[in-house]
Order: sequence, then structure tokens, then C-alpha cells
Amino acid sequence: MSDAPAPSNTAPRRRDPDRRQRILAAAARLVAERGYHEVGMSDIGAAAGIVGSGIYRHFGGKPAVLVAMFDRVIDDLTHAANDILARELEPSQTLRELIGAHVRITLGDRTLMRVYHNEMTNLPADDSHRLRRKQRLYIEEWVHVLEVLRPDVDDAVLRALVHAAIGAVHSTLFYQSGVPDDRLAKLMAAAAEATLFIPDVGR
Amino acid sequence: MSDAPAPSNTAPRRRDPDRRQRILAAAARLVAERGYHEVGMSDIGAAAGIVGSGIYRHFGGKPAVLVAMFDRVIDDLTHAANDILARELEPSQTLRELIGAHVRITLGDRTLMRVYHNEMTNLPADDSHRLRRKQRLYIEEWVHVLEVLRPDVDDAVLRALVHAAIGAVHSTLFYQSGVPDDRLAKLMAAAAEATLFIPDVGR
DNA sequence: CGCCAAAGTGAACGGTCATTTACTAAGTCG
DNA sequence: CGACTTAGTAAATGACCGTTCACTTTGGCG
Repeated sequence: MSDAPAPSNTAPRRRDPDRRQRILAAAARLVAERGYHEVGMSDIGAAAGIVGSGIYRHFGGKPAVLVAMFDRVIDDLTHAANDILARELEPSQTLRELIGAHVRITLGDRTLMRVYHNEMTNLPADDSHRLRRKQRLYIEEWVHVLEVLRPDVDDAVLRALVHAAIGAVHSTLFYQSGVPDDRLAKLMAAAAEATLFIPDVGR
Repeated sequence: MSDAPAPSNTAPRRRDPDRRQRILAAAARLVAERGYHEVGMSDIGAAAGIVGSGIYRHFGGKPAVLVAMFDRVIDDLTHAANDILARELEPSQTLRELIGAHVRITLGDRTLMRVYHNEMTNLPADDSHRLRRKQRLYIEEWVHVLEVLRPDVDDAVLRALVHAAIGAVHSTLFYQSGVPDDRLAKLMAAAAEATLFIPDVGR
């Protein structure tokens, strides 16, 4: 529930049918490169083919653009996960697919994922809470599957392992290795799986 | 919210001998919580017991405060690593110690490490380059040790694995598990080690 | 064609905030 | 004890930037 400008039953009169998408793409690229506060509305507008103030025809304001990006990321992840769960595979296979999908999405749009990882603090308070909640649910889906595979291990520990595994995958966002993407994907998936199954270093 | 004003009869040479440290600590805490641009000089000053403009007696400006934090982090890591390397242990033991030190430093000052991870984009360009270089050298120390242990694996892949391992450790910065720190330390060390030694998922 | 709403423009507004400046308080040293 | 330097203060400055507003352009539809 954000600010899509009246998508009601009336026929749209559009000059550029996907200006909104262009704005989002431009903003993602610029914010990933320079950071949210270093990018002005004029910069985003220029990169999207309009003037800065024109963005207000598509978004409620600068924060709203950021929120739209975050929603897109978390929704992509959630949908992918739900699709996998709906197939009711064996737990170990389900987990492998969850990892694979996350890796694919991460490597598939690095700029967007980078924004997602870096600019959380710049969200308006209420959106921040809403999105955090969504993210927690996503994490919890991993944890549930892992619970079945490692019933002996404490939930809090499993949650820490899931975060660590995803952290490993996200490490690819912050530097550029020379490793080509298909191979990197396999590496990161293996790293995530290895992390999820380390022996319980417990007391 | 002022602290105990050191009532002992020592004669202070300055008004507050470690005001600089207090500024850094205050800035680290505030920036970790709210983000660099949401924190004003007045906020930092107030939390350090002076007024905003007073910070200019200790730092050249707002970016300089951030730079000092970054230098502190990277220097801590580098010194710890150099100490370990100087002991000339067996490679596998050296690597374990590198991991342990990184985990200890990460969990030891979460707020500072969070700033380090989040606010890289807000550094002035030249400092950014200088610090990135330092960081690359630190990573390279891990890679060199790992090369000895895994001579069959490509350098680029090893670098990716090191980043992934450290990414797993840093995951602890972005949420709070209920897991107590000593146990979390063991978990993250195990996760890092598992990541560094995943079989080479070949091309 | 002519209407009208959506899309885009450019100028003006306003608030925030880092930085500067002139001044005052405090502590050191000869 | 004074002079001199350092630390801290309060107010003023100035730039930047998100947002608003009045206006123009576009293009679909009856």
C-alpha cells in the first residue's frame, strides 16, 4: 500500500508507459553507487529522462522511491520462497532451492540488493518496521525448513546460522572478484549450505 | 546524562583529556543507530558533553570524524593480524587465529563495526581509496595463508571465499539473536572456517 | 476536432545543517 | 600572579536540497 497514482478502471493517459520503472532503475543505480543522501531528485530525474520535480507525479517523495525498491526486493525473495515451499519437496531439497533462489536473485540484480543492504536506515520509521517484519518472515521460512533437518539445534542458533549463510551470499555485493557469475553462484550456494550445517558448537 | 566527573584529586592538564575519544564513541553510537546523515554535529556534541561547533577543536569537520572511526577499525584488524602472523604458527593454526581475532573484534565493538560496514559511501573520495587499499591488504593476508592450505584453488576463488567468510561473521551486526556472545563467537568462527574450506565447486 | 486529465517544467520557498567567526572560560608555565 | 594557549560557546552565514505551485504540453477519447 503505497502511492501508485490512481490505477483505477480509467484508461491511463501516459506519455511514457514505464517511466515509473525507469525512475526506480535510475534511482537504484545511482543510490547503489553514491548512497541515498548523495543522490538528489534532479539526479534521479535526469537519469530517468525527466526533471527532478517530475518524480512527484509518480512517487510521493524521495523516501517513497526508496521504499518501492525495498518492497520489490523483499517481495521477489518472498515469492520465490513461497513457490519453492508450495512444491513440497524433501526438506533438504527445499533448503537447497531456497539457497539457490536467493543466490540467483542476489546476483541477478546486484545494484538493487546493494541498496537493500546499505540504505535500511534511510527508510521512514513505519515502512522500516513493516519491511523488517516481512524480512523476518522470510528468514523464518528458512529456519522452519532447517528445524526439520537439525531438530537437535536451538532455534536461536538456527536463526544465527541462516543470517550467517545469507551474509556470506551477500558478500558478493561489496567487491568484485574476477570469478564469473555462474561459478560464483555455485560457490556462494556451497558456502551457505556449509554454514547452515556446521556442527552445533555448543556448550 | 553526564557521567561521573572523575572526582579524584588528579590535576588535569586539559579540560577533558579524552574529549576526542568521547566524541568518537558518541558519534559511533549515534551513527550506528540512525545513520551518518541523520546525525547532526549538535547531536554528536551533546552526546560528548559539548556543543556542536566545539567538535571543530578536535576534528576538521564531520567527515573527519567518520574517517577517524574507519581508521580505528581497519588498524585494529591489521594490527591483530600482524601480531598473529609474526608468531609464525602452522598455517592452519594461523588461519584459525585470524578468524578468532576478527570475530572477537567484530563482537567486541558492534557499533563501530556497523558504522564501518554501512557508511563507506559517506567517506571523502581520497580517504575512501586509502581505506579501501588498507582493507584489501588485510584481506590479502587471509588469502596468502589460505593459499598454502589450498594450493589447488584459484586466487580469485580464495578471495571470494574470504569475503564470504567475513560476510558471515559480519551478519551478527544486523540483527540480534538471543545467542550469548561467547557462543555466537564459536558459531561464527565455525561458519567462517567451514566457508573457507568448502570443496572447490569447479567450473 | 476539442476537451480534459495526466505528465512534465522551472522557478520559488523553506528548513536543515555544516561550517565560520568573535568572544569567553579555563588551565599551564614562566 | 599575569600572559598565552587551548577548549568551549552562541550566533550568524550560506549552501544545499526536497518539496510545492502555477503553468505548459501531451495524447487519448467522445
